[in-house]
Amino acid sequence: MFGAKFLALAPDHPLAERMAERDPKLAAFIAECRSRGTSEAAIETAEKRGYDTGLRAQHPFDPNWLLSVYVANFVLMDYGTGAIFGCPAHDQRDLEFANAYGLGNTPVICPPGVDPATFKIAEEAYEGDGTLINSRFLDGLSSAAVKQEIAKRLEKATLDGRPQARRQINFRLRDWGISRQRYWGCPIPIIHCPECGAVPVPEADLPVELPQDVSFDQPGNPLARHPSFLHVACPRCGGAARRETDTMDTFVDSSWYFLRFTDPWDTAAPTRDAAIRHWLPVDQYIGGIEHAILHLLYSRFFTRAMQTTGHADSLKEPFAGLFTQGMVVHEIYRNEEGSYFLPSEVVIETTPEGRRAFSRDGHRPIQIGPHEKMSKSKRNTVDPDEIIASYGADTARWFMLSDSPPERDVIWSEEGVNAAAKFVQRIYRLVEDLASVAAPLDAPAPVEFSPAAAEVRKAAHGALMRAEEDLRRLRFNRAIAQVYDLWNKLSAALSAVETPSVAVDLRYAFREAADIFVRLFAPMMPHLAEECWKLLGHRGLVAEAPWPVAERGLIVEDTISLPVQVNGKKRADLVIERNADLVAIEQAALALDGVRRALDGKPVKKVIVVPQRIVNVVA
RNA sequence: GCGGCCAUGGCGGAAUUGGUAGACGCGCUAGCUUGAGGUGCUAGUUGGGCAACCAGUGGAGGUUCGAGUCCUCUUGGCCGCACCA
Repeated sequence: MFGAKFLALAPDHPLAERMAERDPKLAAFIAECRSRGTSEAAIETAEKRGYDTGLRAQHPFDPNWLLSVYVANFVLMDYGTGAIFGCPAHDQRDLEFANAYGLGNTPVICPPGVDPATFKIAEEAYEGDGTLINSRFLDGLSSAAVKQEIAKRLEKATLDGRPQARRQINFRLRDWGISRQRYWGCPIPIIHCPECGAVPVPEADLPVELPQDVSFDQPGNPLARHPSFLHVACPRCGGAARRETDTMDTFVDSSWYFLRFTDPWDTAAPTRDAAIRHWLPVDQYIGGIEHAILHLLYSRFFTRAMQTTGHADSLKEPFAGLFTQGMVVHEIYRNEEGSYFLPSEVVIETTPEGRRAFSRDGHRPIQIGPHEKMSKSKRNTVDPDEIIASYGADTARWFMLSDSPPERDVIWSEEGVNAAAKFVQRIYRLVEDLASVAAPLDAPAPVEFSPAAAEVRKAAHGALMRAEEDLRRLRFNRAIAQVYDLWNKLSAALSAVETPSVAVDLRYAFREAADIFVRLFAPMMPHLAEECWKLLGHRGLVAEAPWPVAERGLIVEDTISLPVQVNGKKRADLVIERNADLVAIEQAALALDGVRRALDGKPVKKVIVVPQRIVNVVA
């Protein structure tokens, strides 16, 4: 309050505009501020600049203290009153401004533990808390308390018969103009009548639907050229009127459609609280990065607003979880002249030295550029229809899910999708082989399993357990790694089989494992999975089959392998009973060759045993 | 400028949340197989010695028995932003 050196108005401030009418230099300054814009790039480089209007303002606590009123480029009209009380010692922007115009500064908040007598501000404002100094009757108050004190005093003081100040909470919300001059969007149900003004469309006539017979052959909004949509009778006086042709920003619809979807058949009201209570909030919202900022903000705003209007009483937040997925990106191909080439027009050659690209027609060299979001202008696109035609939807989906975690961009590559296609073939062959040795569907479970059969069961149930966890956490690339892993293990187990006579227990294990295997990849490759399901003798759809239940007991082993470190470096593995006590583990670890070699006769200070995890010998 | 996220083999990426770094895949190398065309199989694949071992997760420190993971500083990249007084 007593550190003030100037007042500043936003360039758009009504007072500034009024003064500009009589002051061409001020008008020019305002015009320049506007042309610079307020983008962050402009802000970052913009110096603090101002124009002294010549106007003087009285200090609220001292009628004899006059402050110069500037118009300044760093004051925002949209926030608060569009005018600031400049205190250079304690605000960096004010300080930069004051230093630029030689206005000086007076420190009024002294940081804790600093001597007020020597406290000076030069290039860096002090924006923290502290104790008031140089502030007359406010001296000694804390910076938190002084705000209350100032507000209290100014609320009591009067100016022109009104309180000189009042407390106000400013919300950092901006206005949102929702109208768009476009066809695509919900019509705004208003009719403009020359006599009655803007008249709402009567409820009986709602909803206003967009006409289907529009043409886009001219620029501009086709609704404004559509006679039967445009010309209507005024609902109030019946005279000739015009329908509003602006439509709503599509963000309006996307902000609350999920509320409407809980009860879409209700014609009496937009929402019903019982339905909202049952369905919402949305468990998991998945969208691209473009949804992560604005859509989320608007949806939350709508939810709050609809709570206030009684349309979503029980709902505090719209989404319980938000997941932002990555994009599909592709390399960019250009020749020396700079022309872009489609991936399908390029041949890639891979050698130990690296990858090189050539044009498909003429074999001329092509530069391989960085991976970017697919765009028509850079021609780094692949046609989904062609992919589906040549590889199938399952292969395309499998490749996209397997290559990257879903929140990251996935690099589309011919090699990658080819590898996925090969795996589709390998899956089919493996399932064929499994079907030939698997027990019948209704075969009873054997009482005992041989080590080989137990190994197969362990592989299947282990993969199932891990994949379940991965799917639950949306880590599809890891779930897919489990499928590859199980393929490897089942393939190895099959090649170890003496075909003519497969034991009953092993047949049972293969049946169980094959059924689990198919269901593991069914979410990502549903078509292939149905084919394989049939191959395994099932009648119904795998999509309708229950998810298998993992038997956790199967993957617990009696003996485990513990890594043994000496001074934090791994030296050996200890194979020991799972339930071995700490003393036994310690003794066995110290007896290992690798450990003794690493110790080299040094005395052991301590042995740290983390059960089921690791042993560390400290020497 | 402020705030957030990230950095691991030739590549995409794993790492049980402080406990064996490099799962799984791609690519590459070698061998076998196939030879009517998007092959298949086996082995190898962080670097150095090619065995014991040493070094290693952008860089420099620190905490810890133990650090890719935690802390400090630093470099580079990506993202968001509304000078909010």
